[in-house]
Amino acid sequence: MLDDVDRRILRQMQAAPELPNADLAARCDLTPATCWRRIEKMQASGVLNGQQAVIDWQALGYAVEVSLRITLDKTQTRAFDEFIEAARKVRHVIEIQTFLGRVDVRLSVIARDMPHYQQIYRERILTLPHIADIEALMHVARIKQGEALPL
Amino acid sequence: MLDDVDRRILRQMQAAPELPNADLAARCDLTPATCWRRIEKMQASGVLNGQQAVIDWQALGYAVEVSLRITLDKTQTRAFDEFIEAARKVRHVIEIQTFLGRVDVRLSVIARDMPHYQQIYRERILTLPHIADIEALMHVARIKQGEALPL
DNA sequence: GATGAAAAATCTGTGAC
DNA sequence: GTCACAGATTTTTCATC
Repeated sequence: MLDDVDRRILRQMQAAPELPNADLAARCDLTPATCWRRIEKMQASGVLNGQQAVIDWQALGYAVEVSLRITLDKTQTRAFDEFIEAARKVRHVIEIQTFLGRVDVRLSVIARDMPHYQQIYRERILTLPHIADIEALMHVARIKQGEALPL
Repeated sequence: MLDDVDRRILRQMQAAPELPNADLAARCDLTPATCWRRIEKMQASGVLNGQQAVIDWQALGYAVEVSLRITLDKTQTRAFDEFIEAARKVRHVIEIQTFLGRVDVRLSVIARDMPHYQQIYRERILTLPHIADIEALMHVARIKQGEALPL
């Protein structure tokens, strides 16, 4: 379903995402047309989901990032869905992951500074439905994020 | 440092990252040239760090994702740096975050299936230096990731 | 069914206003 | 901030393997 040529393209796209198609093709030892067609096929099959703008929160003035691990009160059937739905709407929640096990959900929350974070936490997070337990970790740095991957 | 026009551009870039500059400008009620210059300025100031290709691991055949919380043995001064440096080199580690508090590091690891994960865990993760404690959570879904942000 | 070459349509980035 | 243009790039088409 995915051959070596495709893998080569993906690898190069990760290494240099903004490269024009012609240059990308050159690095993969392909002609621009072939390279382009491969990319289209991968997009059609869902392996590639386009590009995403990388925004630096720190430079934008968001100095604080906190990772919250949340356990839900699952005595109510719809607890999970209701919580996720509500959490999605909180603008300062930039990441939601769900898990199997003792912890149900992890949220990443950004804020301008600590007072701002406290405000978001009290008004936006603690008011989310069905929370049984929360544990917070203050974020220091994001060292690696989707760069070099096993291809 | 960043006015409403810039915010509007960033918001649109997140909503539709692949849009040509001209269309992006139209959605922000700007002329293409103005929009372009704003983007350049934001790139220069470090707010915008280009684009990143979004690859779907599941479609690529990586069915398993595990989140590992690691506490380090900090009795040795260089423990932290040595651990991070070693972890960066592991290809199946797709994310590394560091924290302030009881837990030091969080890693996201992907694998083709559970046997493959077990192999990576034993050979690539447990062999990392200075680990005092590990806790693993099996990932179910990534529901939100850098889409709608507070701008 | 996939490739390569080349032409047509489109976009970017610059310079003048 | 706007307008227009030259150069570069993407995307199609067509012949080929």
